Amino acid sequence: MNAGKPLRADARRNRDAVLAKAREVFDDGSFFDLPFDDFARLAGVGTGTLYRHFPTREALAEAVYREEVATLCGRARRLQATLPAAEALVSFLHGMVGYLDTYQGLARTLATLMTTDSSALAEGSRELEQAVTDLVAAAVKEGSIRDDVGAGAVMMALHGICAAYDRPGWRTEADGVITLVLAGLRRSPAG
Amino acid sequence: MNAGKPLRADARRNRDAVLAKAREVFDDGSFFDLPFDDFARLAGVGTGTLYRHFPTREALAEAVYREEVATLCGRARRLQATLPAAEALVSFLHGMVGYLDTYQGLARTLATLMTTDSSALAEGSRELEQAVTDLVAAAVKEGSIRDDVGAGAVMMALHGICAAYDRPGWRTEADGVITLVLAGLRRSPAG
DNA sequence: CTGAAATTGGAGGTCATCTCCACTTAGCAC
DNA sequence: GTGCTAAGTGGAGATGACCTCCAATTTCAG
Repeated sequence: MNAGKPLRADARRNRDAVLAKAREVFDDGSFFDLPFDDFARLAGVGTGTLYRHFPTREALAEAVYREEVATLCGRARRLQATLPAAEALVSFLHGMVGYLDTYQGLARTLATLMTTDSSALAEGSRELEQAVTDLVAAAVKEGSIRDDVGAGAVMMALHGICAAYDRPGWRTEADGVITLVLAGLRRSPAG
Repeated sequence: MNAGKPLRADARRNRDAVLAKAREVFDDGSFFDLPFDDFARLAGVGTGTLYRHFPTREALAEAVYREEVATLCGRARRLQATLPAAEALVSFLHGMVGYLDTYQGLARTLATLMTTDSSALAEGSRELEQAVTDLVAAAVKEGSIRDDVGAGAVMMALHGICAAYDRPGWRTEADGVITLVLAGLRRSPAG
């Protein structure tokens, strides 16, 4: 994205200020409620500047969470490299719920990215899906999970977990979903 | 809701016209894209009239799908009355995906209702959740499914299915989610 | 038929999103 | 330092969606 562009000093300063304020606003949960123009004022830049750096609210959200998503993807790769595929999948999915629980805004952000950018899927979202797909594929190849249900179903379940971020008892139910998915993936004796 | 109110003739006429047009617009998938004011014109009523009958877009969507949701809930009760609890649950969940597949708009509507009205949950959504909760509770009581994962997790999975209505290959993945959930719910031999 | 009450409909207020461009500033060449 | 150019800024204002309000209209009981 910003490959051949060594952003000018003031531009970088503004961009960083916006990102810093965005993180702050995410933390008190008001990011998605705040008018985007008001946010620009909060961040101390004009609306034009805000829109040039981040054309949409989702683009900004993605930038804020790019690091977290990258961490998740890295974790997936590390697990896949060091554990049997089935265990890697288990570990990753449970860890993901914990992550979503810690970074409150992340669930809502992912849910938003998954739907609003449905067609031209945002980079972070795509990368995450790839990681899950790889984990599932490895476990299937290893023969430790069933092969008649694709990674898409797992993504859909994760989608549900993200989309339902504001249900009461979210953490418990989210863990329940993961438990069901993992148990369901085990090769069933009855074919 | 409309208990003691025998709506005046013109009022009923308008209300019906709005509902009829709404069904039409749902069928070509443009309901959620169309400006609400434009929809009023399409339906041949003023915006004031539209808003008096249906204060929000979601209220209208709910009215359109009330019948479908009621059918689903009725089906749940019927299944529960005539089949062993476990089979009723299986049949209901698979049937639900088929239903969502047939009534295209329903998935998006449910997804929207589940999130936008999160606090004061819409009637249809609440009724559906109750139906699922009852099915799960019965199966747990019967001893045919595990008791350490609540109905909330199943709802969350359904939420995912609805929220992801526009993924390519939706039907296949949705069936996969149901398969996983059901397989996961079976009492696992390893406790 | 008549009057009161219910209902209509669209003009206009409010608000968030986004664009545009006159001005400012960084960074380079000298 | 000075001057030049292109990159960057920021906020006024266009756009359009949502919703309210009330003068005019319609229904219907008496």
